[in-house]
Amino acid sequence: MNKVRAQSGNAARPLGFRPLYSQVQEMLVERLIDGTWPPGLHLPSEQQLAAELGVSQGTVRKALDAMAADNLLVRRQGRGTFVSEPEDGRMLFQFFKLVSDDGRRNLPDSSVFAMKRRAADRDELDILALPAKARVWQIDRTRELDGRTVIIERIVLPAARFANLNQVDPIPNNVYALYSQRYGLTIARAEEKLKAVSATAADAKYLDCPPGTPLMEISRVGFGLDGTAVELRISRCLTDGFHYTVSLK
Amino acid sequence: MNKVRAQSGNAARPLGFRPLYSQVQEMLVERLIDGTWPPGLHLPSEQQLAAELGVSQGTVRKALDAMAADNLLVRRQGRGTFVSEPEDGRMLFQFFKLVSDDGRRNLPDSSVFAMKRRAADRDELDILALPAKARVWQIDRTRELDGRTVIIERIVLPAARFANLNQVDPIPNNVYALYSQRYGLTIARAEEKLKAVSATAADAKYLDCPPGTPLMEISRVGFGLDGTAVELRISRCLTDGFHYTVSLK
DNA sequence: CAGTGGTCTAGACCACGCC
DNA sequence: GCGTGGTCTAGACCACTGG
Repeated sequence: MNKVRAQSGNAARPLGFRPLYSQVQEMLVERLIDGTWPPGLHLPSEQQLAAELGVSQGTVRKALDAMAADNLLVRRQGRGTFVSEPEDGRMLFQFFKLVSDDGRRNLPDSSVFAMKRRAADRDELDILALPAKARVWQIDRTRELDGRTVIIERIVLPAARFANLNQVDPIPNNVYALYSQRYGLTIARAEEKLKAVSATAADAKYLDCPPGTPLMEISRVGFGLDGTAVELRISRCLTDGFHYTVSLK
Repeated sequence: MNKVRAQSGNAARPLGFRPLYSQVQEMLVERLIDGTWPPGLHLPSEQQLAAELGVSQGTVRKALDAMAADNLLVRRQGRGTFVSEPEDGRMLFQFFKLVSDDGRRNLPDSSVFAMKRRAADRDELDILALPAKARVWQIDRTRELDGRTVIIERIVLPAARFANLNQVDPIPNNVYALYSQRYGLTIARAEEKLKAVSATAADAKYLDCPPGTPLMEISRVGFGLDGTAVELRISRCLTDGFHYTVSLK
């Protein structure tokens, strides 16, 4: 039931051709977006999905493999296919690229020191694709690695998508788990822009460094499963003893 | 001829199992390493390779797809499969992540201001996996974007793998094309470590900025097709008007 | 039109995890 | 032993490119 075949039975129309597995993938991602398949779910076997969708197992497999490559699913031979959870150890470092110079990877602890609801500024309206006069939450926090405060960051969220965020106390360290569990929003992808900047007086106070110390400023935009921008985050980081790591291939 | 079947005909031995397509991929990568398939080559069709290797077309396809995903090959429907060339526009930005704040991507021009052959220091011996007392080439150059000098960088290469490098004059802007054409070395992958640092007096002179200006320091190790470290590069970059861009997924 | 990679199918068998 | 995903095969057909 619910067959996919948008192509079959039509006269030849090479224009706008779209592979079946791609259509299947879109349908399955929709189930993640609308919450039909929540994080952690053990999904039906390939054979069952193939039967349900009226396509071959190979086609379902190609869609599932692509979603697994995007870290939306986790496949485990002998067990099954599962919806990724933001608490998974693997996921935690997917978006956190700061590493100790000696190679140890640790997630930093966080302390929120300010939070408020306010009108979005022009850049924020633009980046988050919000309507004029939209309001946002602003969360300011510091983060510690190895007992030392090395990051000061500001998170900006559209108030419309994060109702009653002020009732969440405390704001957890892993905010992506919060977005997922409380608001059903999964951060699937992010873009970061890195610059070297000087510590302001405020930075210097929180990071316990002289004003003017070089900091790495990381501006991140996080995108949801549907491709819309969900979170804007600006982090300013000390990088003595730590570095930002990138793999190019 | 030249069949692959390392598995077939053996008694069951689940330990050390290795998929056929993976063995095929290894054999094909070897042809890139040893120069049998040089950059730009139009390689045999999937059917021909399948026949040659004694496997099915689907197995060859999986190996070729994996190599294309690693940017070692370029596949074009209707035309064929080609060995990637470092001159390709796509390849040029694979390893260059600095972008104008307005989104324009340009490759910088380069000016070499110093070059010498010397003994490698301890870190270099370690990173490049060189024997004790190995010698290296050191190339110092500046790079310009939009007519402004924004990068000062040092490239360190094992002298043993880059014979007579001093006879190359001038050192071209795209050194990866030089490595490929003159030495048959393809940079297939790189790891970068980013830090925020202060401009030294020397940096300040070349970059025309005050000493102490925050710079982004990028330490890159480039790896060849065989997985060995080929190049060490340290770039120090101004980031006003430019940023380093990263996509996380 | 011929040749190539891309899609889709159907089925067999294998490695793995769990009971 | 059973169910899962993973591999491998064989073959049909489609979309794209170039001559």
